[in-house]
Amino acid sequence: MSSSRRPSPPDVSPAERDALRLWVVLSRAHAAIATHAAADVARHGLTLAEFGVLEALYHKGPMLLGEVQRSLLVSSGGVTYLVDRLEQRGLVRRDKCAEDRRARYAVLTDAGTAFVREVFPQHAAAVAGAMAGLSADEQRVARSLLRTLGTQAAELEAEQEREPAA
Amino acid sequence: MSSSRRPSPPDVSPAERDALRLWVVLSRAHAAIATHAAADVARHGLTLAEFGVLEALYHKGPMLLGEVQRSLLVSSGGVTYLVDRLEQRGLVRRDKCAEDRRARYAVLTDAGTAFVREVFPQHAAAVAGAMAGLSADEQRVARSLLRTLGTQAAELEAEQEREPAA
DNA sequence: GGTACAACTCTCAGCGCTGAGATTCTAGCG
DNA sequence: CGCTAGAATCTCAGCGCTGAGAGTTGTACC
Repeated sequence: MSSSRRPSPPDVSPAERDALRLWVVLSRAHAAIATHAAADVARHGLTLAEFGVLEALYHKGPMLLGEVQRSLLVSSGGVTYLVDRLEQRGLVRRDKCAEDRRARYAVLTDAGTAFVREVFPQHAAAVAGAMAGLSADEQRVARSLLRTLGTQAAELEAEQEREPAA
Repeated sequence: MSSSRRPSPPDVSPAERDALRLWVVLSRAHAAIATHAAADVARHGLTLAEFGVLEALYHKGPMLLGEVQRSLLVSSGGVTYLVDRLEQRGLVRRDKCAEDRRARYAVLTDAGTAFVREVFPQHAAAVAGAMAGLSADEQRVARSLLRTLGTQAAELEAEQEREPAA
């Protein structure tokens, strides 16, 4: 029973300590950029997820709702919610899918396309501004590292789903 | 009025395009790691934010609620909510602050200290496992880049708050 | 063809958190 | 000393999203 204010550190290896620090730094960087990006799209009354739907549809054309779901990493209920909101604003429309009557396409309306065309460059500039702390080369390195980090972690996820209990 | 399925890309510079790609990759990496970390603490019925409070108190000792708030980047209502929950579980206690009767300390109870001591190493291992896609050297580089990215972006935020209208 | 199973979407209760306002207290100034 | 500005916390309405379950349609195997 030590009465010291600072408790003795539990057994955590230096490598684990480093991983935890990276996790903190990754979280803070993500939060900082997300705040910027969210503030930018909020000027148009949109959330980041809503804007993500528009962006995806703009770049990939009409998508099944399930594709949008996997592309944005949201839940099934989430896609319904997001597309509902964008539909109410007249930016997106739901179209029937001829090959599969369970599925539906999300499609940008003309107004939606015009909206993205106008807003996307501003958003790109806002994100680039938030990233300006790193040089172009540093951004390239960061992108490469984060890509492998993300895909490896996601793969680990998939493995653990295949064998839930050890 | 091109009728092409793929709309012509709006005017976005290559640098901005790269920044956007980095933003996507950063988001996905964060989401993947967060999923892992959240699943780990969920085994003990905790959220990541709740665990963050415990971790902060464990490493820094008693903290004013405002310090916890700034440390975890949550809202004022968020701290109240988080500390309420941890207090209900008997892991944290609120102590009066002698110097300032408006403020209150959040303090780990004995049970809370014991809990962190037991769970923290497991959590460190889980996070390290999620980071295993990068070598130790790569993690160091990533940490350095993300640190400057995060602090620079946060500083930009602070500047814009000082002069809200241009 | 029928039957079981899986895929796609939607519904809805509820969680975690935000942010504006209320409350309580401190600090500084005349 | 009284007063005002502002800080620390709490309250509470409400937002964005999750995830389990329902409804519907496609698929594969008897």
